[in-house]
Amino acid sequence: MTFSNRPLYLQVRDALAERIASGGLLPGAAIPSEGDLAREIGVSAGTVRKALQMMETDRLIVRQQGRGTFVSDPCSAELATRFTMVHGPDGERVRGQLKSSEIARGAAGEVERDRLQLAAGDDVYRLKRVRMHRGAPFAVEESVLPADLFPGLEARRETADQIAALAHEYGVLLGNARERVYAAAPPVAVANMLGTAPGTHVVVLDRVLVMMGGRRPVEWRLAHVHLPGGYYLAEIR
Amino acid sequence: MTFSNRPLYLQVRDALAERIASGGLLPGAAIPSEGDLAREIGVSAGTVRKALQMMETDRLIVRQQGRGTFVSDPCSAELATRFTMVHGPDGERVRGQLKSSEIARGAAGEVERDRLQLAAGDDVYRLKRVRMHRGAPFAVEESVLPADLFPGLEARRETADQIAALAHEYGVLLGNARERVYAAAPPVAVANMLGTAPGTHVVVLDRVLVMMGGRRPVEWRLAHVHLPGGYYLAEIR
DNA sequence: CCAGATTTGTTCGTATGTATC
DNA sequence: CGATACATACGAACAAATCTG
Repeated sequence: MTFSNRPLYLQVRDALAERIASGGLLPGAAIPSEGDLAREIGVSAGTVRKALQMMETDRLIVRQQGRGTFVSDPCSAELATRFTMVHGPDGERVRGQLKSSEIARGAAGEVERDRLQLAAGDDVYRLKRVRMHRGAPFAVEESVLPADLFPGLEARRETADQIAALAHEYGVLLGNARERVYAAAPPVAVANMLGTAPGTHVVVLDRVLVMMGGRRPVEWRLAHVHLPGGYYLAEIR
Repeated sequence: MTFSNRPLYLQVRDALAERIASGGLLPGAAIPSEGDLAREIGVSAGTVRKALQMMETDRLIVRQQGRGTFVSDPCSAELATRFTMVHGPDGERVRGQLKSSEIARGAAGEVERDRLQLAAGDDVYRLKRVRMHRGAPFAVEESVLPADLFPGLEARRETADQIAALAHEYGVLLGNARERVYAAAPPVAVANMLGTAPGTHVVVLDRVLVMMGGRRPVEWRLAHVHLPGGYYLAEIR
């Protein structure tokens, strides 16, 4: 019997989360019932229940009385737009459509090492994107990912505009994010892409996304947004 | 026996929350142990436990293994700055010190009725404030409160700069907040108070604070912030 | 529409572990 | 060291929602 001082319900949660991350349990799949899981794993139903409740608050699964427990789809509209807090004048979330995308690999710079908690010499992938809304570019952003979490990313630039889809492909479970919001004059290159007059201020979004559990940063994104009448909506709990 | 279809643990939570809101349980006071509560109320220890866990996630109480359960102090530094997301260039929260304060009562306008979910004819209190940071004004804000929640507010303008303290005095438990963040040129009067050059953009914070449970808005605040090098920090869960 | 099976939600009770005083 | 309090774990029973035949 393997010795471990960690609470049983945490071990159960981690085991199930690992099966979801690795693709053993696909999005939409039904998880065995509490009773079945308890018998399989060899713990009580209450322990399984607590593990499942934690996984539900982490948005890893969805539970419905009378139906069952199901694996959440991280690429669903609800979860994929979870970190998109930019809203248009009408109050609707603005995600935009991808216009262009570039990808490059290189050694992490000073700010990148700070934001992503990397060591000197670590590599990152840099993804540059321009997002369109109602026919006009409204956001220019650079997304930086630790190279070791996304090996061989150059090959697949098609899904590279959705961090949720990307993370799911690589078996990375997304946790929370912290985003700095401020106004500033953008670099000239960015201003040109956005079509703003020189000196015009835009909203800068400096966001770090961490893995579930909060241990490791997954993505650092620096976005310049120009959306007249729009706003950033923060929810404070 | 009183009929109710609501789950027991919700009834227990509400009963305890009411005792805290009404001042029957003061900040810092120790709550009876799970076992004692269970006996007093006449439910099982597990039901009490679930109620207490919910109250802890609502930040109403703090639990410590081996010590006990204690009523949180809503005016403590941690809880009073919970909704203050403005950070200075050094990364520290900037709350500032109150410079001036005005209070007036009147009928709610259109925007105020929208934000505070009031009906035509309802009254509000309007509090105008200027906040100082390092000797200079950095924020001009107007805080609007439903008059029926804060009867006789004119009399006590001393604590009027801390919504947490105010709510506690009136037995209002604070829940969550939603804040719109955007950049705009401030009104001339505001620009004069902030000392910004004409045309300079500032960050506008449009925040609605709701009661615990999410039913009713407690405060609408519109703040104009000018803090070079600072930023708004949003946490996305 | 109903009856029965399944699954999660709620409630109860007990025992043991662990941190604090 | 003992007493106290919360944390973990187990097991059981019933309620409520859902699906199927």
